[in-house]
Amino acid sequence: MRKGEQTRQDIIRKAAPIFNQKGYDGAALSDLMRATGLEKGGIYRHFESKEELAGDAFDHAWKVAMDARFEGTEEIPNSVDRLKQIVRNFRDRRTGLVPGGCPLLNTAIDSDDGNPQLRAKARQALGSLLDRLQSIAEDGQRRGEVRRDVDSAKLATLIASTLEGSIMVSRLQRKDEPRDLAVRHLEEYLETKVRSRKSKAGAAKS
Amino acid sequence: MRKGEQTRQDIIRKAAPIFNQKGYDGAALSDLMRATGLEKGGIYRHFESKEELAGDAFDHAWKVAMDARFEGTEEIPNSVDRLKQIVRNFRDRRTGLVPGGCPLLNTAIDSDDGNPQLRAKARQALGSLLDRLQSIAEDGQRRGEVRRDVDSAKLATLIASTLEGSIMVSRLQRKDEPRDLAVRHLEEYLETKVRSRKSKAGAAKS
DNA sequence: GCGACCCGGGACCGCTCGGTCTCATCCAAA
DNA sequence: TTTGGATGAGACCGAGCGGTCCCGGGTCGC
Repeated sequence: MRKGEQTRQDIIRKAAPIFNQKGYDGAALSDLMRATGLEKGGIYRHFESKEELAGDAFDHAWKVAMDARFEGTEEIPNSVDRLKQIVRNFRDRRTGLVPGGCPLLNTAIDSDDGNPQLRAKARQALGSLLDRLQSIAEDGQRRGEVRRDVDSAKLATLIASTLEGSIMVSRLQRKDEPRDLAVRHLEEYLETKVRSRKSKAGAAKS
Repeated sequence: MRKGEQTRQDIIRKAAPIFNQKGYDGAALSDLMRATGLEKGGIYRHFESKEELAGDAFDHAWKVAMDARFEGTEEIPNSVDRLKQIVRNFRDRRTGLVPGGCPLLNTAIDSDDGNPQLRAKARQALGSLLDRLQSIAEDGQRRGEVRRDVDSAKLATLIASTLEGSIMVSRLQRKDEPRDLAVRHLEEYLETKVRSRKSKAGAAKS
């Protein structure tokens, strides 16, 4: 059982960039064979179908992305500062990510009008992102760091939407500016419309 | 020459939803044959390749989308009000659009790591959207309706990014709320951070 | 060190893909 | 009404697709 599982993980790791870059239809088995260095039989030993592999590859890519985006934010005491750091991580923590751009964005568009399995995974991934953001905001409200008139679910949606949209534009233009712009915009929004006045501001300015 | 051109346009019109929903790889010629009611020979008489057809289909879908988004905005005198109406059109003017979501978003993601022709078209489409938004903002600055500290190019990018991102989220969740949220957010942003104070506000509040 | 079984290679399968070509028909101008 | 080019049907093509299967070899637990 041990060697096999290791190979399985290896396949997932090497297949993830292919699916993320080329999409489900665009990623041919021959591409996956080349990337993994395995023959068809070697791949299909570990996965029932291309779709199962694509699902596992997405899960992997999404986990990597989420880890990067929330890295070093748990220990930030103030909720608004934590949200700001998460937003900044979208811009700054991009090394080690699975190539091809945001897996959520890619898979959402790719599976939007077909492939219900992958669509469900994308939906679930978005849910996990929104939940984490919302929890932080609610936490902040309980502790008086976030204004009481803020709708935490809507805030989470706005943050995710803005960042994902800017990622699309940045990738299409092959420029970082749109992404940086969205980050700065959200930072200002968090500072002026979300942070509670009675909370001491400027606690962690970078 | 006349009948042929009509058929050609018909093929483009009917192929556009297929490409917009399924993506370039996902749209098989058999799909296009079914949608158009033509055999392979009938289609290839009018297009050199699937790629050429996909390009024309994208142009068509984008034109339809742009027309809808800017519909009824040319005659709005105040630039900020015009921008607000364009933003609202993303939410309200969605009938008659090519099914499958925003063609720019779909094609950008679809062609991002391959298919340079389609990618170039998407890039150009984004450029045309940004240019129109930027022109309106610059116009507003010249007329004193838009603050002088506003960077019109950045404003255009922020509007496009935010809306496109919210479209992705809305489509994935199959809910209108994220899109509505982004529209309201941008409306408020335009009102509080873009509109010049000396300009009379509230001219067209709906 | 042996034996069972886990693993991966690679031939093979049927199918559909994008694309070509020929030919009958249609249409429109003279 | 004739006629020639425009038009579209549909058989055909090689390639590549996702997927199956079996067998030899390597890797384990005993």
